[in-house]
Formats: sequence, C-alpha cells, structure tokens
Amino acid sequence: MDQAGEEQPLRAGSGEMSVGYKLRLAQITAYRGFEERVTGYGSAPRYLGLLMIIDANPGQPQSRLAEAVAVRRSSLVAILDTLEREGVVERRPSETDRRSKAVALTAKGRGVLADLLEAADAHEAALTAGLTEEERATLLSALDRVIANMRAAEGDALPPLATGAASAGRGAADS
Amino acid sequence: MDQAGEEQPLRAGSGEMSVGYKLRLAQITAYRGFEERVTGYGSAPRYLGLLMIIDANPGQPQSRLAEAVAVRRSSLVAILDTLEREGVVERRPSETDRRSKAVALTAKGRGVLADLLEAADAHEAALTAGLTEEERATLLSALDRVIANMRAAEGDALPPLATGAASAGRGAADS
DNA sequence: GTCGAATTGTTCGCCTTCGAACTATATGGA
DNA sequence: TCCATATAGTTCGAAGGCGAACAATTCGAC
Repeated sequence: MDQAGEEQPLRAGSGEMSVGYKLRLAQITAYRGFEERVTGYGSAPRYLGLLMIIDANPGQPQSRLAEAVAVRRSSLVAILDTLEREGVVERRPSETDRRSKAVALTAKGRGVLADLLEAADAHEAALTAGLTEEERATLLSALDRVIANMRAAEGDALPPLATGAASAGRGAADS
Repeated sequence: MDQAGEEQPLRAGSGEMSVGYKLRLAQITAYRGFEERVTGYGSAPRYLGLLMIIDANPGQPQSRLAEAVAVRRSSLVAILDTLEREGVVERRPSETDRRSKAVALTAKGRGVLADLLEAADAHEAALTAGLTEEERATLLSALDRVIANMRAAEGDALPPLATGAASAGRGAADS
C-alpha cells in the first residue's frame, strides 16, 4: 500500500462516504481558494454571497439578510460596519419601520461586485474542473436540496430519527 | 416577481447558480444541524471528521492530521488539547522522530466515535432526504472532485511562501 | 387606548481559527 | 563533521462568529 516516500492524503474510515463530511472539506478548501485568488478588494470577497443578495434585494432589513446568508444577526452588524466603512454598502433608516435599516449597495459596491463575480467565475471553473455539465447540474440541485432540508429542520426540536421530511423541499427544488 | 408581504427567502442574483455559493450555505446549515442534533459528547461532535481520520490512521503526527481535516497546525493544538482533556484522544511521543507525537484514540474515544457515527447516519439521512441514490452518489463524487481540484491548486499561484522548495503542489490531479 | 409580547439592531464576553513567531529536532550537502 | 535548511509542535496576538443580553419600536389581545 503506502510505505514508499509518498505524500498520499490520509483517509477517513467508513464515515468518509458521508455527504456531511465531504461537504465540510469541500467548502473549506473552496472558500480558502477563492480568498487566496482575489486580493485587493478589502473584505468584500469574503462576503460575496451577502453582496449578491443585497444587490438582488436592495433595501432589506439586516435580519433578513442575516438569515439569507446563514449568519446570526449579531454577526452581521460587524460585517456591515466593515463593508460600510469600505464604502461598498450603505445603511439607511427604513421609511416604514423605525427599528430597521434598509441596506443597499453603493455605486462603488456595484463595481466591486461586478469584479468579484468575474473572479468567482474563474474560481467556479477551477472548482468544477473535470465535471460534466450534467454532473455539475446534479451537484447544484443536490446542494439546493440539502440547504432546503436543513432550513426546514432548523426550528424543529430534536427528533432523534429523521422523519419522512416529506414537506421539506419547499422553495428551491427545481429550476 | 414577489412583492406581496410573505416570508419568502431572499434570492441572490446571477451568481446564485454557483457551486461555491451553494457549497457554503449547505455546509453551514448542515454543520449547525449536526451540532444541534448531538449533545452530551463534549466537543467530539464538532471534530467528528478528525476522530474518524485518527481512528483510521492511528499514530499519525499532528501536521498530517491537520492537513487531512483542512485545519492549520496551530489550530489543531488546542483541538487536541481539548479532546485529550476529555479523554477521547491521546498523544504519545513518536518512536522514530522525537519532534513529532503519535495521535490515537483512547478506548473511550472509540466508543464515542461509534456513537457519533450512528448519530451522523441519522443526520445524513436528514441531509439527503429527497435525493435518489444516484443523485447522492453523484453528489459525493462531485464533492470529491472539488476537494481534489482545490488541493491540487493549493500550493500553486502563491509565490510569497517557501523559497526554493519546489516540492509541493504536484500530484493530486486524478483520483 | 393600554400593556405585554415580538422584532430590530446593537453591544458584550466567550470561544475558535488563523498567521507569525519560536524551540527542538531532523536532514542533506560542503 | 558542520551547518544551512526544513519540519513538528507550540505559543501568542489579532480577527471573526456566536449566544445572551439590552433599548427602541411595533404588533396584538384585550
């Protein structure tokens, strides 16, 4: 097997076949790869997903943005502080609810986002190199399903066994 | 599209179709879901992947373990400190290299791992609910490809690191 | 109307990770 | 042999996310 001078990666045991396991490794390596690839844009690359959502849904309150990117409300405060300081995002008081603030991209923010999306395209190609178009499509829809499953179970208590989850896939099932 | 007052999740724009984007959301929600599901095992659930690797490859030095779980060497120190304090893992001096330590599971650690793998099975079912067996297989192999792609590109394109090394980087092309 | 409950953004303390040092050991060439 | 260099584990400070609070505001039941 392995005894010569090799640099072979370690294997996990039986559980290596699990989606949860590979999901974690893939995300960590992919995220790092993107941040290494893109430099010179401040902290925007790290929060590209957030910028995309803000761009597509301007004027949303912070709590909805936080939920959309799977980050806690409290965490989003510092993130928006930074992005605002960098001139990418702006917070304005909501006109209908004096508690909330309407978040939107600045003009500079839209430019930064355009650049980042371009870089993300290149990264995406590197990520999915070697996959057929069909495999890539299945990967995307399967990830959608996983996200929907977890979102559906989010509030629920702790049923030790996953029930049928028949109701799960609302919202983002197919294209 | 949507403008009535419902609670529909926010959409991202064009970039929503990217693997990198969905990968992140899926991993965050899945990871949280598992930690919510399993309680009473200390910090072991969070490091299940590490425990699996240690179990499958006993006696490895920390640096290889760190690479295997995509965590920095320095981060692994505190992790192993905790797991050792909880009696799940043990560090022993390597017999061949006095710099390194051989990491292995304790008897208790093997028991904990068995329990966690069972819980992970249930979580896996919840994660992949609604996927056909074929879709799940494609998801797994596609994630493998993504991991391999990122590992292959890891060393490349980063000049400001090791000087004359020239050793790393090569060799993770196929799988 | 009024008052309790829910929601929004925020602050604070804790924990985790990272990157840059540092020490001890190993390795390979002059 | 000697010494430059690489590697293993560790420490330390910085950065970021989380959960628990909290004031301001809105909503809802009465």
